[in-house]
Amino acid sequence: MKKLLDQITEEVMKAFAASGYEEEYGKVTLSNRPDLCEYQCNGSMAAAKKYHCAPIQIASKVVEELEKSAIFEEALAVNPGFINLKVSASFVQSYLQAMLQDERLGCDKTEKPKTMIVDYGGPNVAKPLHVGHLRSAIIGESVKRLGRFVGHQMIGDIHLGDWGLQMGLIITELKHRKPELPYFDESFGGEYPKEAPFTISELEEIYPTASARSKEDEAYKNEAMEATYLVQHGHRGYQAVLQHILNVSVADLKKNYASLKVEFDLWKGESDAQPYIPDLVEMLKEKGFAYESEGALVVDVKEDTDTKEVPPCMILKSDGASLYTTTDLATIVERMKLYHPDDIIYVVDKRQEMHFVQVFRCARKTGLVDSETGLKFLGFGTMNGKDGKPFKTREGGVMRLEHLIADIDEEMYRKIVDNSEAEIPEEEARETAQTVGLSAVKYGDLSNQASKDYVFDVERFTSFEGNTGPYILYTIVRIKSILNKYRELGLDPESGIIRAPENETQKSLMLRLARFNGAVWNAFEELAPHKLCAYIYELANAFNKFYHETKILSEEDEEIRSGLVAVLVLTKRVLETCIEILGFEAPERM
RNA sequence: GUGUUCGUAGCUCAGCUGGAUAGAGCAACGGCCUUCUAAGCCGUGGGUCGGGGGUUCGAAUCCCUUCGAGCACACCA
Repeated sequence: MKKLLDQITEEVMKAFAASGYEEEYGKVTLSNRPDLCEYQCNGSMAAAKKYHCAPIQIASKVVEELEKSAIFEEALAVNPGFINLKVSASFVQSYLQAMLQDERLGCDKTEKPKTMIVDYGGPNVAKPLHVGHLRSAIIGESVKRLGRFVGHQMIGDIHLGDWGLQMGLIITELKHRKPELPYFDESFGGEYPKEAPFTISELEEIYPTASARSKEDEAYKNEAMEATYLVQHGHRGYQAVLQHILNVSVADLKKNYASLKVEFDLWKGESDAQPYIPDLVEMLKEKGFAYESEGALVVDVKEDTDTKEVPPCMILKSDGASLYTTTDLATIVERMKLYHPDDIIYVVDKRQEMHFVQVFRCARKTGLVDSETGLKFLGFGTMNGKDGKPFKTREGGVMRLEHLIADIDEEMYRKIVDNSEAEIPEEEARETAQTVGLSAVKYGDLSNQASKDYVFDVERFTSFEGNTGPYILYTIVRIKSILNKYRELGLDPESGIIRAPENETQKSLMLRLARFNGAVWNAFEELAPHKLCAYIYELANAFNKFYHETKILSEEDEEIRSGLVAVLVLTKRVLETCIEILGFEAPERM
């Protein structure tokens, strides 16, 4: 379905053309004066310059044309040259009825589906998820779902941090603790055990211990570096340990991400890119992109338009080892080869922007991607505590994600038990607490612009008032409750037909519903989930006002009542579709 | 130092491809539940849009400048 705004714009453009002006001036926007009109066109003011006459004259002439249109109930020319528009009731009615009958609620899929890889998550193996991983997961998941909803093929890749010294450290520590294991027996030729020699909690303890020790113990550190080298160069026993580390860690990560409703299509890691490095380096040298500088191998990525010095992109360190940049470039090679993406979207901490500028430029310059391939950096800001500084536990340590979620759920559970009118069984209350808690965390994050730092205030998020996830859920739950009662009367909520709005409150709700497709597309095109949040908040507000003013079940006229129910059904579907895109869901009651 | 992002109500944030009276939420205060979930609705108070210039009929929005904050600046990831 064509967007409401586009239909209106088209109509106004026609009117400009019919009045003898260029139609580009007919661009319509949402009104910023809702007391005066629903939509507005400011084009007459711009056109006045070109046509050398008073804007109000142009506006008046265009309005004469607009008055012939069935779309508008009112079109006014106002000084100095605004065109104020009100949409006709019947137009809104038929638009919503079409939405109601459409499975996709009037939101068309793209005509040119692309393949896009979303690189998000980025946890390190053998380390627990902490709050720093939260934003990437939440934003990335929602971008992926947004793209999928508008019809693109979205591939979510977790991009594990599974390469480097950390692996050597773990292997070394394990060797010290359990030297008798076959992995450390160089003469062992049989099959290694299938069972991992550690649990996830042991693993999570081993790594920090080893890391701390390596900082004090030079010999230990060398041992770890040796182990790192060996595991990366085919040591059989060490690779078996590495596989165990990965398996145990990934199983735990899957569990944790599942509780966040975050799902990855690919569980690739930095290690998967390593096989592509030798050829990549060879190619860079051969084609003359890479040269030696201060002992390291680098590629220049400066551009004339730079306002500052952009350091060259380093491919190999002076000791010949590869780096973060190398791995990222190799990952691009791998992705192009295996998935041929049209776009790769990196959902990463914004502090890494310079690094990605280098990687992107290098990839483009050296032909790893062609000019058509989009490399997009979606940098997000830091999640701060109430004090405005990076989020920490009360003791000042890094907050584990599990603990943060558990705190929120606990607080939520308390609220549900306190607030609920009905007696909710313990089990359901716990489950609902999780559902609502997740909405609080996700909406709290997504409703802010991704690129900005934001304050994660547990108290505010758990107070559940105002512009919050729980407010949205509460709105949906209210609708569900009415619909259930309606069904109890033996009636089918799905059979209603949308009626024309009877008052301003109804119309305002209906106009907001009609903006659904626009809101989704806008959020996707700008990779801005917060715009979808703003939309559903407005929609929920409009609904709650309507809810308060309109008695639905007690409406005596059956036709009117079923028409109102149809609006409820549509509102519910729109809200549910939006929160599904944002990555959370609503309970049955709360 | 260079670059970059940002500075909007007491607090947390929208708005920024220029438009009419700068919007929400929280906090404060005042109303509204014998009737579909009051986690709601309605209302009141609260703003030199960091400061100063400029462009424009018109600037929170664009340009310059200045102050303040965060972040990044090749052998970590």
